[in-house]
Amino acid sequence: MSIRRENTKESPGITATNNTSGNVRTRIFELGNDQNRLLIAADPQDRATLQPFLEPVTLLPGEILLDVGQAIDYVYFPQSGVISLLTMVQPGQFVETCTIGREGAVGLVTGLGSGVSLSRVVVQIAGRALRMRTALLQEILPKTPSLNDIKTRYGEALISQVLQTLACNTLHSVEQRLCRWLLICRDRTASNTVPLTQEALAEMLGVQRTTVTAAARSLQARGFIRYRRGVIECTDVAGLQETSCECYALMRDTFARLLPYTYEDPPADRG
Amino acid sequence: MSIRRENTKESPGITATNNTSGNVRTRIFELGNDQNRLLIAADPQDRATLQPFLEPVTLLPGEILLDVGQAIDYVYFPQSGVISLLTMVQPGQFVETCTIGREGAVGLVTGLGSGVSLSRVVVQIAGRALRMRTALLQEILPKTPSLNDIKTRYGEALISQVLQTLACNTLHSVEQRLCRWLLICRDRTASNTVPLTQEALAEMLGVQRTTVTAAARSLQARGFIRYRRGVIECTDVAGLQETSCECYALMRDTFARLLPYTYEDPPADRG
DNA sequence: TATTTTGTGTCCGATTACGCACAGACTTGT
DNA sequence: ACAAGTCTGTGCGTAATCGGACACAAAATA
Repeated sequence: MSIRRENTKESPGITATNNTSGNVRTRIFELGNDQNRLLIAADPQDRATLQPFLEPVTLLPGEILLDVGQAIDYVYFPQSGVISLLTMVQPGQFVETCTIGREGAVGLVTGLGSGVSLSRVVVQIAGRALRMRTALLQEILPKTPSLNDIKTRYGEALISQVLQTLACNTLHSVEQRLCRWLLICRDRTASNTVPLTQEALAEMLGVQRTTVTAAARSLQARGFIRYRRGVIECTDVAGLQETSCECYALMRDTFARLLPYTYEDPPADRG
Repeated sequence: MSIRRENTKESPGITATNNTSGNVRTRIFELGNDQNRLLIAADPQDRATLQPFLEPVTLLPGEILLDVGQAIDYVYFPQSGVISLLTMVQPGQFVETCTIGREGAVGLVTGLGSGVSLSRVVVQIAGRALRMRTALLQEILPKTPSLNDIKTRYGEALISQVLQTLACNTLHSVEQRLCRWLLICRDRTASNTVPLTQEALAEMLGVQRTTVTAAARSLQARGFIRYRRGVIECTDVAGLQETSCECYALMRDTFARLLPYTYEDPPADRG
């Protein structure tokens, strides 16, 4: 569960064909140019105001940043990696309601309301984040208009994402939803490599593991993905987009409309 | 589509057993004691500030109060009836993401953000509402702290409801979800009579009409509901609660926690 | 290296829901 | 009273997914 990514040595990669794949986990800790898009979008002045209070932290996969009913002490601004918001149905049973990466933040919206988390917040893919005390941010926000504006718009983007996920989960097949998830994850991480087990994906999608396996097999047979133990690699993004439902495009569009410049196009192919 | 409820005469009711059933549609226009819970929960002073700007309107079933991408000109505070938020998946295909009645408001949260609706907002069950220009409310809110506080907490309650609905739609059977819907609707209207067609319910739940029919039949066979053309009557609430998933209880609890006094218990039996 | 843990492949029957079609019954409007 | 429109009952084949089991392979651990 609590794998120490710092000690993780270079992953083997898929084959020589993809010479940089599999490095994501380590790259995170080597390069410093991953940045949180919300912070980037703020005025340099406002960003400077926050700077001294932002504390860099490492996001370890499986780590529970926050649980249902817990006080939201920190707001997290991911710089890399992927975080899931999970809603509890029964003790032990969860469904992913939202995927958050460097384009967003955790606790920025609900954290400033009642201050109690409605969801379980779990790190899915290792990364780094800047965090800040919620109370502090609440004090500072009125003095940083650009950030306050971003907060409002991000809140709306978040709701929009949840609404679309709701519709998607209600109407679309597991295969479509899996494609959507992979595409979103790819956007979040700017990488075609998704270091997740099918079991983890099944939990997030709220379906059986065997159903994910079947879908993954089918996608691989069509050449859209390639996978091995614990890693899925997107090899044909266009194919994934066609197989996915419109929900992916709708989610992207809404996000781009509400928060332009924060959701950049991922590279066509970068391990 | 646009039925004039004012002209609707007394519905026949189911049998003599339930002497007040079927009156809901007319009762709405006869009695004036239906009130919006959010407004009630506000300070009398703040409520008085709003009063002159609140305009009473009639909610006609099928009426589209707001559509995707439309500017949110008004905030609606329902006093009776039921309103649905629907998310579009394809042109013409929608799923209900949220059910709103007198315990809430339309446009209060997203209306004050970008001002553009993310959902289609449709009247499901006839009723009345007070509405107010969004821009005006935005001006007044800072001067009415109790209302501003309610707005924040209602926003969170709304998100919570959507998250739970997402999980529920993802994991639970149509029968369970139908029960949940009926129970929520019952809370919203304080009535055991749900004046909706199975077709309308199917659309909201995002399933086939025949599937709803099958579920309704089964529930009726067990004595939990009784239905005729266009009307479902809850006859055994305890049975419905047992058949429903935990989501209903979770949703109620969260709402009660965030907005105490606004979500009162519905009567055990009142047509 | 050996052992344990974890992830995947695969099979199976059972169940749920889809998708479509059509008949019949109830309302509404004329 | 009649016609048109709408809602519900029902049947039936098909597809998707569940839910559980077990074998096997790969990785982590000792």
